[in-house]
Amino acid sequence: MANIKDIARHAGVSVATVSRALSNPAIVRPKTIEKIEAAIAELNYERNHLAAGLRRQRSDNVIVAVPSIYNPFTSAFVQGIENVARANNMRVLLGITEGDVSTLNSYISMIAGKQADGMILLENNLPDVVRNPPTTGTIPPIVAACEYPPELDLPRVTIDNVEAGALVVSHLRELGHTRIACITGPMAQQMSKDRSAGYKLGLMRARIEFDPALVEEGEFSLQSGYDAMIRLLDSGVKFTAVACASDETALGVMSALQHRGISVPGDVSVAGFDDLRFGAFASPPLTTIHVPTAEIGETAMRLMLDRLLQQDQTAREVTLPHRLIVRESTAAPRS
Amino acid sequence: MANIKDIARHAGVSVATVSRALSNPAIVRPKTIEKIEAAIAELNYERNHLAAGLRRQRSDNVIVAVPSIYNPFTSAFVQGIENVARANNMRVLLGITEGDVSTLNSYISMIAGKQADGMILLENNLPDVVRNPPTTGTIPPIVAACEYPPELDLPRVTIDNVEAGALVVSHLRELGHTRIACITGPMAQQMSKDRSAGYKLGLMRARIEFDPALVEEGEFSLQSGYDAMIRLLDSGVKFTAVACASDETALGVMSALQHRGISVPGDVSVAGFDDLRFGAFASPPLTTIHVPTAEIGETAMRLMLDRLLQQDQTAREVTLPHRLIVRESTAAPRS
DNA sequence: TTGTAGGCGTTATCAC
DNA sequence: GTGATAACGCCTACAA
Repeated sequence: MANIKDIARHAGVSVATVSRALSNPAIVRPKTIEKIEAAIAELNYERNHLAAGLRRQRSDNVIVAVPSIYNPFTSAFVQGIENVARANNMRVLLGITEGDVSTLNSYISMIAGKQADGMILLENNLPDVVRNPPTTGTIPPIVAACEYPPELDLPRVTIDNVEAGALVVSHLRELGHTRIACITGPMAQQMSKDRSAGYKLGLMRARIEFDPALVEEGEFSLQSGYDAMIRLLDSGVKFTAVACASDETALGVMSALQHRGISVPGDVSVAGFDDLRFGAFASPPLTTIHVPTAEIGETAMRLMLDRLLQQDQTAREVTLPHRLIVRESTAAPRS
Repeated sequence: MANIKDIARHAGVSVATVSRALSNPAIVRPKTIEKIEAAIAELNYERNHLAAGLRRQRSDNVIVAVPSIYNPFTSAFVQGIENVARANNMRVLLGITEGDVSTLNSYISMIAGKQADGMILLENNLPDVVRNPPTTGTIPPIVAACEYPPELDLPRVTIDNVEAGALVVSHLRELGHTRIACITGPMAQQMSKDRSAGYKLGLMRARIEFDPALVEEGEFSLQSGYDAMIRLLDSGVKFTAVACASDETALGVMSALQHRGISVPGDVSVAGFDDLRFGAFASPPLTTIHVPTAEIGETAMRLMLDRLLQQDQTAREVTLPHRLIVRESTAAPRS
């Protein structure tokens, strides 16, 4: 494999000039550039990223930490990150944690090891460096793309999960529902807490009293939505609508209802959250909150670039807009 | 940031010993290791991967090329790769191509640039190096995880899409169907060709004559499945079952049928392909072919490791088993 | 078992 | 504008 020295020799210039031609062509004479380009083409030269990185102390990689990539929500988010990264000559390193904090910590140490320049988090866990920042030394570039305990001030990008949750309830209330159940996400996660808080806020605004019997905890998954609905039905409590913490949950809920011969939205209205494309093609098509997943990823990556390139240390927080999408899974209750 | 020299000084040994303790502890005295570990802990040392990589001429990254990661099929596959990579101290670099060959080629050149050690392909496109191998020089480590023109002999891992396609038809035939429609994937892709070939093979075995009017081309997506079914219905052709090239297609098809008031499986049976988890929770739950997506990814990564570590140059081909999963979207036709 | 020293390929700092 | 050269931090013969 040809290296920069070979190119220099071949083009009759110094290595320094070749390096400049590569990274800052503006400051080298066009004729020289031509010679160099010819040599590069002829010798099939490719710049060694490892050597350049060693010298510059940058890897041009961002590591993206997610518990799993096997769900459309996460993967849309990652795709958004990749788009912006690619456009800025950076690469995305996949860091799947499976919810394990020590795995997450090991990914963080890759930053000190120069395998990555920073980390974007879409995680319920937090790396130790964030919780207990080292007294000495600096904390590595981290951008959060999800809900976090408000006391931590990472640069972050989210949507207003509380307002969005309330919006769902207000929609159901307008249709005439007053017995509105809720299937939450795992309450250990901040996002679930926020969406549930939105549910309660919505009830309050609608002057409906909160009834704990109407709430079941799920895990954002199809199966957990299914199971939670079965529990709710078996408990005998009465309701005419269900607000779900995610579209997957809602799809599982609808499946359970249909298995029990309960019609949606005839007997029970169902609303989701996330706007997965599978929701639009469910039967009936799912009413949901649209979350700009890919844009969240794109914005997170831009925040990372800011942090990396300009020493823009101000912890910025971006809140992206959500919106209600009304489809056929919600309707007025039977009178 | 402390480097290996600092550790050596601190532990009272040479850098060579530290390096050995790090990469091959077996050949250094336990007591020495202790001292070194103490120094590492105290100085908070993290080995510089860039420098190590430069020296070893390896990045420990694999680049995974996919057209998009925004679908459960691809993402399960990537997750499988990441699992095995992580267990072997390698990292996954995401290479999203959006179907663009020049993007794919640019990812390939990252291998020469030492940003990645090899590439795993889940793509309908092929990089130029594969089509026209350079007369001089070697072709980079590539493993294919999808269907390819048979004349190319890359290491690859797949399932038998032809037999799987035939299996669906045989299932429908056993239920009593003879008018079986087919929504294919984009016929430019080898995988679509194979699954369609399976459909025809199945018909042949069942002694059903092939009728081109029963075939519509889709794109593996929900919307394309929906559209294809609408076209089929509007064409007026009669059928009692549909074999779809993917679960997404099938879900789109079911949505179209239900919008037209056609009951599944009462009036028309629908079968998918891939076994996405959304299929199991559809209404009715989708009959499909289970594809071991994550295992395909895992196997592909193992093949890559073989190629990278041992100079195992024999182009191996692995075919993983598929199986039919019968759920409620297929049933005997109305007599 | 451990130490010495050269080199991996690039970029950045000086000179000119 | 261009050239010479010293790092960047590590690994691995080779020597001891």
